[in-house]
Amino acid sequence: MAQQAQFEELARQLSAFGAVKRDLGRILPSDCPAGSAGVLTLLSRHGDMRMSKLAELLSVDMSVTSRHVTHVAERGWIERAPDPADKRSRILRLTPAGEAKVCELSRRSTELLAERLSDWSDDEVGQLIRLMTRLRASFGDCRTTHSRATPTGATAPVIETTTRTPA
Amino acid sequence: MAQQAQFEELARQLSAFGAVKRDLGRILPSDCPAGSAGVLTLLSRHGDMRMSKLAELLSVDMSVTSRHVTHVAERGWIERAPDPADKRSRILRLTPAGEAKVCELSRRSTELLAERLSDWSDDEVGQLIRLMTRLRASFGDCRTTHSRATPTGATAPVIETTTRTPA
DNA sequence: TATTGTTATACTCTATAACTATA
DNA sequence: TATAGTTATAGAGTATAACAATA
Repeated sequence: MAQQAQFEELARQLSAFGAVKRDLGRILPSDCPAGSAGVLTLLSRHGDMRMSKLAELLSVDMSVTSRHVTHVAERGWIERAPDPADKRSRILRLTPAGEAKVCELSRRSTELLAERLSDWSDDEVGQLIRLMTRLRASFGDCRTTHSRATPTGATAPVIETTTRTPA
Repeated sequence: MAQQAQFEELARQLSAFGAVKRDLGRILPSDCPAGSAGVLTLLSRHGDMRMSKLAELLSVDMSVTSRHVTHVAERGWIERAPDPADKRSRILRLTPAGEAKVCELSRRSTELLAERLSDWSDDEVGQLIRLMTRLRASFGDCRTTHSRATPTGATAPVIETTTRTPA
């Protein structure tokens, strides 16, 4: 358990961290804002999925996800195929053009980070990634569904507060 | 120098980090959004300062700073005193009500972090703070003015790209 | 009746540019 | 002519709520 002064400092760092995100956003293609880039990157990493799953990975409301998805679909970077198992759902899938876009995005962000972090060691970058991942987990675990089947078939009784507008 | 796969992962973490910031933003008082909270916190930490200095600390354009400052001034949390040394400038100063607001903000964010990071060690939180600070520096150093006098009186010849709208 | 996804609306944050008043 | 600060405008991101289609 850390101390109060540390939490205040951490809150300050989180508040100021937007500047880094904005810098990273400035290198994006003009037709692919951050929201669209997030959609493409996650589809590339995790493969085809439904809207609800994507909204969960993005940690935003599904209404927001829907807009981002519409944007990238209009540009031909993804396809929305009907889900044979549930006619309400749609399966999102990267098109070849979308995959190309993902490569471009990856190249741009990697170049910027390689330039900015040229004096960072491999280990330091790894440490930061590890701690950021853990911080996200510490926040996300209290609202993301964790009702995944265990090896015994039991499910964790976690209250599910999805990324859904309360109806 | 880190590897390409690490940079891709770091870019993903940065992209997803907005969720943590949003969680932190949800605990703010309804009359004090994140922009206002940033102004108050920085004034509390660094003491009285001018608009331009505040904009630099916030890493946003001065036009943005001006709006946030107007918001907190209208609520009586800061005062804008004329600068005797330069009639164009104004000195920003926290009022007692502003100091009280800072305490409330600090209390709220500290409580949330203490709850979410209850299983983090003191050292881990310190590590995260250190690495986030360094990452911000690695990004900010290429646009913040560093023309500070050295012990010998010389100044670093760094191109100054301030937080100013190009006129 | 509950869930998946869409759309309309409103709010916050940001940058750009034009404007003022001083320097 | 240049700088400090303000304001107007536009764009992106998000949440809430109402809605349609399906389970």
